[in-house]
Amino acid sequence: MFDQIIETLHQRGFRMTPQRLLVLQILQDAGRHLTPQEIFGQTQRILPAMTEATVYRTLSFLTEQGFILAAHIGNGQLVYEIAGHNHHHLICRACGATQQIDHQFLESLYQQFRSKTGYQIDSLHVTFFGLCPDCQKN
Amino acid sequence: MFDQIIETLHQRGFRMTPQRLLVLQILQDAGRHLTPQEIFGQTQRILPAMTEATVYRTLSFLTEQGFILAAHIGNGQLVYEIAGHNHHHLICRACGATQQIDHQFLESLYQQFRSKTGYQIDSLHVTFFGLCPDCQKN
DNA sequence: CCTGCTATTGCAAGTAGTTACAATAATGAA
DNA sequence: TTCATTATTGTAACTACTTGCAATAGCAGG
Repeated sequence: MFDQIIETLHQRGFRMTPQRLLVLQILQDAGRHLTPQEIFGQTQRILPAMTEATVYRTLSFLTEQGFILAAHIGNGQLVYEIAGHNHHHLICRACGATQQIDHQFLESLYQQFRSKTGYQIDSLHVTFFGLCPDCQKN
Repeated sequence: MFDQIIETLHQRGFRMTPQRLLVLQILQDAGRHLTPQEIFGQTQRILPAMTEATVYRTLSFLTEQGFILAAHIGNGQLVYEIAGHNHHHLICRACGATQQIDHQFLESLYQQFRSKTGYQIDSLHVTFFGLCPDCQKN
């Protein structure tokens, strides 16, 4: 299932462990973004000995390696999901409604950004906050 | 100094306290964004009895009321600054270099965003992460 | 200038996330 | 398959931030 990831890890001098595999499987099965707490909760059914510290370290590690994506949501908490979906979120700060953002559209905006500032903006997974059309009527 | 803020607070049914005034003064004097820890440290010289809990509650409160702005920076920590500056940050995730972003430019981008999705993006204070020109040469 | 209402504070305990360190175990080589 | 190396884990203590609650103190009204 994650043979490609395992091979990439080894090439980079890192190891695959039951804990890392489990976190990947949980995120894969969920098919949506999860909080560290949700992930920790799920690990306990399979690997009861696994600790929260390991969950956090594993999530940081897998994010650095590019296998999963981290995104800020609402309160400032981080959520994680399997990389490769490449979609973005637009969250209404009033009602909480979320909408997916077209990747192509965002890319075109960032291209303008780059030509102006020289910076290449991270666009793997971005979350915007604003007011949705309904809530603008207040 | 903060007469306008005090009056607005009273109109909304809230109170001005030495603690809130102190936090406002610290942010005003600093002229840059500060972390909750930095702010707490400064309060101790003036109001030693003031607690961290009060600092955090005060920062949340003043942000809700629109008198100060909160921004995510680097690690996911929040920093705060007096509202009204209306500038934005662009942070290189590799070397940490920061650059100010022209508000007008950002507005024009968000205008495109709005016409596409209908959402009005929050733009009071935004922080972008990416790679600066130098670090792109890796 | 008092007085009462209640927003706000300090306190202390709780939650989320991080980190140093010694023990463990995944991997490459013999 | 066995062994040595060292990346990774669990433990426990620590930092950042939050929250319930009783005591305090702004401030509107008399």
